[in-house]
Amino acid sequence: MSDSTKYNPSAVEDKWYAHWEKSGIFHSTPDDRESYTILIPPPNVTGVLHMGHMLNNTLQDLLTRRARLQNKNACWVPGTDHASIATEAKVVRMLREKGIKKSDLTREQFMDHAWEWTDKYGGIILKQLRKLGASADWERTAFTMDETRYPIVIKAFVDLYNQGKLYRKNRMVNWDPEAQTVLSNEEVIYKEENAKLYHVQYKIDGADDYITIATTRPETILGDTAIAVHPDDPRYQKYKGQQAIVPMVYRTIPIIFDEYVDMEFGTGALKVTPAHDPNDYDLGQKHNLEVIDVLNDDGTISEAGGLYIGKDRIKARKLIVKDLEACSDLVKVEDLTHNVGRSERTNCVVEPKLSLQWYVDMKALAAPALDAVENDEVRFYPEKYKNTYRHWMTNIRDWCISRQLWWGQRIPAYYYKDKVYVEETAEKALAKAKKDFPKIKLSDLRQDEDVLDTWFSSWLWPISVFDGFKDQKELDYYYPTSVLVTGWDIIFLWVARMIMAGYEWKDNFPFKDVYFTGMVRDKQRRKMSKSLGNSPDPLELIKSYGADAVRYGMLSCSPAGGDLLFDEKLVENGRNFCNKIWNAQMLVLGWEVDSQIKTPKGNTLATEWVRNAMAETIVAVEKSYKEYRISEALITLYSFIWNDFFSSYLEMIKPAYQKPIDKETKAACIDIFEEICVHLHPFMPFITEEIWHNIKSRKKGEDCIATHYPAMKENIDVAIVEDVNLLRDILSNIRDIKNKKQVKPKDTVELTIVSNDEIDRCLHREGYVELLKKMGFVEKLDILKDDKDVKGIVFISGKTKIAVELNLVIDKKAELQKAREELKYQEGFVASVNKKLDNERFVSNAPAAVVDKERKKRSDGLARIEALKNIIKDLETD
RNA sequence: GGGUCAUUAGCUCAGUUGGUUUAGAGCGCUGCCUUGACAGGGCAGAGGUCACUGGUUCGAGUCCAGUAUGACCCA
Repeated sequence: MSDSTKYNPSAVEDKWYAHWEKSGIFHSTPDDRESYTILIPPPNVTGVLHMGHMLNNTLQDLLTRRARLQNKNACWVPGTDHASIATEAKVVRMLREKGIKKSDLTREQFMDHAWEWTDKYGGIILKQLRKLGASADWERTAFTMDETRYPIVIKAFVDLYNQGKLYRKNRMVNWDPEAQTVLSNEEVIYKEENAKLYHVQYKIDGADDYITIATTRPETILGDTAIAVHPDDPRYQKYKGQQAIVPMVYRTIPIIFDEYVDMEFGTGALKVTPAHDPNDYDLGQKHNLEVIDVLNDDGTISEAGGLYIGKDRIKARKLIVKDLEACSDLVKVEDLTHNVGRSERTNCVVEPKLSLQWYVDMKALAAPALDAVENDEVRFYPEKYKNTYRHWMTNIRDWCISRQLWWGQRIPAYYYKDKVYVEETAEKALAKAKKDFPKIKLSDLRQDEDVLDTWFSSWLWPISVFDGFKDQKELDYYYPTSVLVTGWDIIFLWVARMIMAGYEWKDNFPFKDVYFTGMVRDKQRRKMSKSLGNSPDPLELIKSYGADAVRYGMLSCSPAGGDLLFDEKLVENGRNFCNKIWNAQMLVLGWEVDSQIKTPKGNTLATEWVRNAMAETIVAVEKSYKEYRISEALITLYSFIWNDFFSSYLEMIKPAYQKPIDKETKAACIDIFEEICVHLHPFMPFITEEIWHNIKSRKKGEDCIATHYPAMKENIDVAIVEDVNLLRDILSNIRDIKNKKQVKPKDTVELTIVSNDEIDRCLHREGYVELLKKMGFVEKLDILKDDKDVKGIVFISGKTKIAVELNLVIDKKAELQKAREELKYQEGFVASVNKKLDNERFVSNAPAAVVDKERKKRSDGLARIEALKNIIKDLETD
């Protein structure tokens, strides 16, 4: 029984989700309405739902539901990407557990395993999204590797190649030795790490002298082909034209002079390993140095290294340090913190390495994409990310798109002798090759072994989800999409590239707005991560609090772009809010209607007030939505619902215990409650759907999710809101006085009001006095023309002087002190207003409305001062 | 090293082109309230020279410059 006052979300949520899905409301087909389209940032097919997804997808669902309520054709397309590195790693691991080595499989066999794995485990996340209420168009679920998407990616590659926007080149790349593939610059994460700086001496050839260099990677000594010093460095002038001998391997290398060298760092002498450092590579090119690659693809030392062959580079480092020490070439070791690049996917230390890869020439692609954001064709929320974007776009580097993996779209480049043919199919490539080599057969062509970067499929997402290279009808209707909701961390990896692809293939932007969400962190500002164990499982949260509560918790603290400090407390607030709504519903539904009762004037006034207060609220909420201030919109609604509708309005119209209510008021109250459900629906879809159905009987298909926003109220009565707010302030004061004097809240009081224009206007409203008496437990109300006979404890509300008679002895000393403090404050206030009004330039320069406002502030303030002075006088003379 | 952003109540944050009664919310805190829709509740209260220093302006939390501290991005 004690649970009857608690809202139970689990029963409600599953019921409504099944109902919605069955009703087909999630599915969109083009029609003559305005389209509102959101594409999910496709999560990894290997992924499981975490708090970041929860936030991101709740926002997308909210916007989708809102668009539906606005009678737009809302379409939220869900899907996943194939995450080549992560998925391939998982499949390889699974195979290893079964005792199968990848190298023992053919490419086709491996792909079969990978698809099997994907079919079995992939897409769990899409099922999980349903728990949070995601109203996505599941019939459109897309995957970057599926039959529709695969050929689109291939076509894009061929297209760019034919336009000369692709090239293949041997250059220094970021190599992930664990995944054994190249990575693009954006996939390498640099972080400060503690390391050692080893000072090693190299003997000068033919002299009894040494030159000492400093390095963090002593294992690369095996690949050294020079020592470089600054031409102006006085310490090393004497080595001009000399040669040094590499320790351990005894190779003779030149000492070169180049301004690139930083004299301040280490010893000012730099060992040069052109195969394993981008800057060294450039130096090598410039000075015509030998390139010795001492690393294998798996990060072990190669034959060319000469020593420690087959040992992992990390291990080799330890060994060489020991050996250098043994032959006294290790001069000293210092502690050092420096930036270390790690693979975004495998977290393994990335090795710079020379390698032949495919690149996209980004210069031409970037230009229209930069313009689009600069001139607000594509709008960023928050706007500050424009700066980040501009910086990257103007310093853009070519995009390495080949990956040494199997799980992904295989590069459609076919080689024969020194020629390459890029075509969508082997047959087409053959046809082309025949022009050069008439006798060539299909089996002579060798297709590129590599696959394309996953982002090379994701950047086509806005086009590929609608099969946009074929079906122009769907694309024309849904493209450009309305808004992209994503994290700022993939602004370069994904957002920028989608904009480029949009202009490349559609000559238009892919989305109008980009809403960047913040990073979800814990209370201590730590990033949520599995290893820290500080990330709650969203599904567990939903289980214990309900999806609406979790949605509330996420949304109420999610300023765009800023970090979001997640605290379970917020979810608790959401749950409490649900509970409050639930109980309010029980209260209202419990009222019996007696159609004989004439509508009390106080009820009419209360209803009129709350309608106007709600209209003001909705104006504010709409404004917040426009700027994607989602948490603000929610808080505004929340505080109206709780403070105005529940706490004030329901109390105003509430009939006495076990007494019935009049018909008109109850009907009005239900109507307002219904409107509240509609406005709250995008935030908390389940409970609003439930209540929508509980408060009125509905026909089939008449659901909250499928209704439309009521028309905005046209003429908002601002005066009624002000007047009733004054009433509420008076009530607050009365309660405060009772509270302080230890009088029970429901004990009746006598009230004296000193009349003025402000309060007169209110008191003349029908129902005002009635409400005042009911809510304030006012037994007797006197309205005086002046304040000569005021008795009791006096307070000022607005500018009106009011006294509460409690038949108690008044503590004059305390009252005096209170009044004097208040007087001091009011005098300060008026003084600050006077400062403005006394300034002639203010009066002449400021807009008339502002000056009038200041004048009203002054006259109200003066009225309060006057009243307070009288109060003080009375207290002193009594 | 280059850049971006932040600094407002004990905590987390709003404060929307400078003017809403000398700053708002939620949480936390304090006091009171249990037959009444709701203790996952109600009523009320305390708490801030808006990081610092200058400047622009009739008027600055809001604009500008500098300083300090912090966060992030790029190299």
